[in-house]
Amino acid sequence: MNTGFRDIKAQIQHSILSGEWAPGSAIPAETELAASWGVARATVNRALRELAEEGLIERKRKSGSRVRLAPVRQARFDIPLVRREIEERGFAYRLVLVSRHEGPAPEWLAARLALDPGTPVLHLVCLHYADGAPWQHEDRWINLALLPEARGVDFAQIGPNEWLVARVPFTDVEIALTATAADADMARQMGCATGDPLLTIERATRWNGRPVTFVRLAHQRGHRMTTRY
Amino acid sequence: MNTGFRDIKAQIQHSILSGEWAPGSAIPAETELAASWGVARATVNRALRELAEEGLIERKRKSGSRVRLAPVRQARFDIPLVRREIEERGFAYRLVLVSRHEGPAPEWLAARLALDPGTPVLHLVCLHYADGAPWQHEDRWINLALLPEARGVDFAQIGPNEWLVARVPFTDVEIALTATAADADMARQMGCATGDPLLTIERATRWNGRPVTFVRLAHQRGHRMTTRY
DNA sequence: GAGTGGTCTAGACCACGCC
DNA sequence: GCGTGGTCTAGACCACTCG
Repeated sequence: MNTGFRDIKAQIQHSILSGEWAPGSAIPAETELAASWGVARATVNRALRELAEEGLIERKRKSGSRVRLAPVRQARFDIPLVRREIEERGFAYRLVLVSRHEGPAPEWLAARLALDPGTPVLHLVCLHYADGAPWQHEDRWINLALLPEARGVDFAQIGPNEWLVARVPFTDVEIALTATAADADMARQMGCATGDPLLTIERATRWNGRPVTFVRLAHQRGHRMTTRY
Repeated sequence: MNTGFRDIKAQIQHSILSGEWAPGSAIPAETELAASWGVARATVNRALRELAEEGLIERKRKSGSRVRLAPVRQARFDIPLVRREIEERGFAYRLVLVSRHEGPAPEWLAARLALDPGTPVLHLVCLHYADGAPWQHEDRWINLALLPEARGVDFAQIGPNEWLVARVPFTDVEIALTATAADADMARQMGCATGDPLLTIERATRWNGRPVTFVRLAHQRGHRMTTRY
């Protein structure tokens, strides 16, 4: 029996899940646990730190660690590049640039991102195909005040997403998942029926507080985002 | 300048995002980095370990650390207890048990969970209200072969989710997010229109490989799951 | 003030995976 | 083999926060 931090973590987890350590109750201090298992405090620390990251316990200085009353369940989803996602599933990827317009940011976008009114933006609509079938609809806005070089890019060749992740750093990202109904335009482009439910990812990206880009990625009906742990 | 592991992590992250360290290129070994910053190797190790967890770099023994070619973007979402979620938003929570049936697992469920045909299951449908408005629709199946004590529980008093997380350990969870259209029953119960797009979480839970429960949580139309980093 | 977690250090041993 | 990351140790100092 090697008593690595994984074993310690597993034992603590078991004590909690089995109900031996009730929700809300205090967990012995790191020094005590270290002594009782005959390991260094750093080892116990790592086990407890990871359990805290996973939402199973809460830690505070002075008052110690406690079992969370309502364990926060978390799920981590990968949000891959569309092209990669499609190719990994063995489909042929094709990108179509549906529209491209330049102009001042519309009011809702300025409000959504806290952009100065009249900021020049680039609006792109793309379709990502998998084996000839529409897979994802990308509705993208790029802040030209921050990224004027986007004007010179041929987004029929490289997806906006791909171009951005390859060359633009960002500091803050805000992601929202929603279910939206396909409107007439969307339905025509995606080859689905008007009103069909589409799993949609909204993402706002900032760099040092300044908005970089805002995008809505609508997936074909029936799409599933999955994860396990 | 304190050169904690956070500073180190930030500096490495900057070197990568700024393009100084190109995707696919090797990162200096931990010992080198530790020497160049004048810190212990453990400090560099923690910085690199976290960057690897976040998907920005890849690490292998002997060959060292490299900048990932295609950085895997991940998003972590909290999946709270409904009651908690509703109460935290300042609404009054109310639970309604819509239906409760016991019987052998239907074919699709047995196939979905790899259950033996004929396994007894408990089927529950609940509605979770926030301030009198339907917030979430819960369609739950519980494996009675594993959890016979569920027969005696009054699920009009405690939500199945709440009861389960409080007393059942599990080892594997599989989560899928989808957008579904409300059927007539769902629309009536949720007070929305038939065909409305609903953000739905599907979750299958196992304990040592044996299926514990399967649930579909459909959120009211317009619901957003959000996160930031 | 005092207890607890947060972090760092210097050194050590090990396991994996190229060569 | 041997270099690299993975982990552990024993000790230390600090920061937060409760009483």
